[in-house]
Amino acid sequence: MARTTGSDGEKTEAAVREAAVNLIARLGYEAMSMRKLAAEVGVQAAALYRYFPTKEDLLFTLMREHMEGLIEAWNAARPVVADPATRLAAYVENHIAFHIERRHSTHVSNMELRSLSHDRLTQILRMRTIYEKELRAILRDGAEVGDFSVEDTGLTAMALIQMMTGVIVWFRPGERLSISEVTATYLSMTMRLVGAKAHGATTTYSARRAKDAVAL
Amino acid sequence: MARTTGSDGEKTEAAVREAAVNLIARLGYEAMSMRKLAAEVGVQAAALYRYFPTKEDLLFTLMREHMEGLIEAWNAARPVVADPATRLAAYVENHIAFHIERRHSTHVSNMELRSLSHDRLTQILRMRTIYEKELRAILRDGAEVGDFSVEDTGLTAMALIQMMTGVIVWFRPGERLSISEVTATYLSMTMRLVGAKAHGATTTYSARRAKDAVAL
DNA sequence: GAATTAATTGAACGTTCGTTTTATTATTTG
DNA sequence: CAAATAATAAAACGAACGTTCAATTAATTC
Repeated sequence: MARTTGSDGEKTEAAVREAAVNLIARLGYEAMSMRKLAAEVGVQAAALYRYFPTKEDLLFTLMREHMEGLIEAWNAARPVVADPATRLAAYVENHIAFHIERRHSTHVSNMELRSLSHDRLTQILRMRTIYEKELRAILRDGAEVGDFSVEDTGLTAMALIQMMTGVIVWFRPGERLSISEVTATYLSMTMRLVGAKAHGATTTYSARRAKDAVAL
Repeated sequence: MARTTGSDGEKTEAAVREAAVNLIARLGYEAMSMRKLAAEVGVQAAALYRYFPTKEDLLFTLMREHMEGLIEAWNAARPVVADPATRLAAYVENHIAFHIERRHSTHVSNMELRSLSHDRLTQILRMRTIYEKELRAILRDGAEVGDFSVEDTGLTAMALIQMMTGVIVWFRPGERLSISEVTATYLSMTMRLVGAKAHGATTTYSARRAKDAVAL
C-alpha cells in the first residue's frame, strides 16, 4: 500500500498535532511512542516523519505554539490603560480561561520540559519569562502606587502563577463548579493575597474591566 | 565476577533508593532505565532485582514512603488544641519545610503518578486525600468560627496546596531567599488569602505556634 | 574449615523504540 | 492523458528496554 484515497497533508498534520497533545498529556512524552501516535491518527509510523523530522521536533512545536498562544491571548486581553487592580484581574481571568481551555497542552508544556534539548528549552523558558514578567510588572506597579501590599514581587508572582495554573490538576468541566465560578473565586483569592485595597467584591474588577474594554 | 568485597545489602538498597529518587526527578521515570540506575549505584542492572521485583515496585515504594513521611511529619507538627489561624500556620510551615527538604521525592510523587498501576495509584491518592483533608478541616473550622472568610473550602484548599507545593519549582537553597524568608512570605500570603481576621503580622502565628508546642 | 547463605556478575531473552529507505499509489499539473 | 508531485505503506536498521537465569564469589554459620 502507499498513498491512500482522500489523504491530505494538512488534515493529517493537524490530526497528528491533536493526537500528540492528547497522548503526551495522558501517557507522558517518553511513554508515547511514534507507533502509538500513528495508530491514534490511523496511519503508519513512517508517515509521521513527513511532518515532523524527529519526535522531539514534534514536542517542541507543540510547546512553542502553546506559549505563543498564551502570549497572544494576553496581548489581546490586556487593558492598555488601567489601574493595577484592573490589570491584575484581567491577567487572572485570561490565565485561568486559557489554561482551562488548553488543559492538555498546558500539561505538556509544563511537564515535559526535560525532554527538550538545551537550546529549545531555553527558547521555551524565554517565552515563559516574557509572560511572567507581565504579572511582575502589574504587582510592582500596584505596590508602588500603594494599591497592593506585596512583600516580594517575584515570589508573589510565582506563587500566584502556581496557584492559578494548578487549576488544571483538579478542575474538570461539567462538575460541581463552572468555569466562571472558579474564575471568580480565584480572582477574589488573588485580590486578597496581594492585599488589594479596593475591596469592592469580585464584580468590581470584572465591571471595571468590561468598561475598559468598551472604552478602547 | 560475582559478589564483591564489602558488599552489603542494606547499604546497596539505600543507595538504590537515593539514586532512583534523584534520577527519576531529573530524567523522569520512563527515561530512567534500570541500567542507568545501576550505573549510578555502581552495580549491574540485575543486582537491582534483588531489592525491587520490578521497576514499578521501586517507583511505588518511593512514592509510598514519601506520602507516609508527609503524613507523619504533619502528625508530629500539628497543634492539638489551637485556633484555626494557628493550625493553618502550622500546616503551611510544615508543608513548605517538608517539600523544600524533599524536593526530589516530591517531584517524583507528583509527576509520575501515571506510571502506577490502577491499584497503586489509588493507594497513593488515598494518602494524599488524607493529608489534604486536614487542610480542608482547618479552613472549614476557621470559616465556621468566623476567623476566615473562605468562599469554597475545597477549592481554597487546592489553591493553597498548589501554591505552596509550587515552591519546589523555583526555589533553590542558597539563592536570594532563605527557607525561613520564603516560609514567612508564604505564610502571610496564605493568611491574607483566607481573609484571616487576626491580622497581627506574620510573627503572631509563629509565636502562637511556638507557645502551643511548649504547652504540649 | 566445611557448609550455607548473601550479594553480585555476565550473558541472554524477546520486545519495543526512533528512524530510514524504498516502493507504491493517489492526486495534481501541464 | 501523461508527467510530476504528494502522501503513504511496508520492511528493515541497530540500539535500548525490563527482566531472567545460571554461575561465581564474599561473608557468615556451625
